[in-house]
Amino acid sequence: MATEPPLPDLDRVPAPTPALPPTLLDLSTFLLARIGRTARGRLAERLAERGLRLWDMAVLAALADFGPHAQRDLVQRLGVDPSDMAKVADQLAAAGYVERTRDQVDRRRVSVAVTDTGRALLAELDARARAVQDEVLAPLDERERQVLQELLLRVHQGLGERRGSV
Amino acid sequence: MATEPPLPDLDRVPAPTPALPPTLLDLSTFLLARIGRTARGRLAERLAERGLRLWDMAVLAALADFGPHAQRDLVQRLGVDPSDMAKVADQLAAAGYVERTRDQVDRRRVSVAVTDTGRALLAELDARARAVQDEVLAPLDERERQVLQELLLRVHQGLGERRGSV
DNA sequence: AATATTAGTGGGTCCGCACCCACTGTAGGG
DNA sequence: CCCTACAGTGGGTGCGGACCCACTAATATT
Repeated sequence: MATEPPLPDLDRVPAPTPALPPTLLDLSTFLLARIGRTARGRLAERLAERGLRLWDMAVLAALADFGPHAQRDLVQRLGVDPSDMAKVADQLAAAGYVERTRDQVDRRRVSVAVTDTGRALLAELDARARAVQDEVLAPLDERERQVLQELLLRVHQGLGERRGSV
Repeated sequence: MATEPPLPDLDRVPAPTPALPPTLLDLSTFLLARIGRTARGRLAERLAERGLRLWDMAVLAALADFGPHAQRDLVQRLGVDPSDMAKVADQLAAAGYVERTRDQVDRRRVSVAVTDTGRALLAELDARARAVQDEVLAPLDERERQVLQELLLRVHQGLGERRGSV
């Protein structure tokens, strides 16, 4: 594609493929931030196609993995603001992906459970997430992906997560 | 501090250390997003202590690594909006970290160059970034960090970055 | 019974990031 | 000389995420 020879115009600096500064690329921190943001963005895109956000998936996953939760416990597990959780649960319930029932022993509590539709949805979302993953991790072979996953997991466990987010 | 014995309340679900759903933890995408966000956040914090943002560092790094740029080239290299770049350059110039001079051949262009103060600042910012890195990658030993860095770099190169950000 | 505490909800705010448009000055091509 | 194209700037918008407060209903405490 390069129709013209290099021809270094002396003091024209970047030109063909403007690369990022090595000072940044040397920082794993930076790469993590950047890649993470991309991953998050693409995932969010894919979920948005179904009218959902990352939290919706997180909540469904928590319910599917651990069974019904009092909303309060979901809040704690996922580290979200109670108020925001209420809203998410609200939407999910409206769409029929979860069921909310008043706890009969403590009627303040709302127990949230995933429905069959919800489970099916989660499966689909998971598939989408894996599609994104294939896209992002394209340069790595299967072995390398496993290594990466393992390292990331260890790093993640070491994080004393201060605040929420998913 | 636990004054009472375990006493498994039967259908009380999470309790002690509310873990995240495996469905999510199995996704490298998810881990990347989460860790990346944390890394970014902590880095931003550290830079904020000096009144700077990530972009400021990115610009300084680009200038230090590749020499003076026309602002236009910085925009292209870092994938930022021209308008936003103008603002960043403005602040950096006001603080004396970069120098802006009208290009004499094409007086539309503004050439941006890092000053000595700017270089010194960058060194300090880099140190801060590495401190954050040590914090985040604490669970990994030196070998593993290198592996991670290498994998991340490959992944990053494979990203067909659509839009800006740093 | 009176009071404090807890679960959930419904508003609304603040902030950062990406993005866009209208405008000025300069350059280049007919 | 005129008109188009381009570099840079200033101002402003839209969105999403985190956060917060005031309030109700129910429960626990004394």
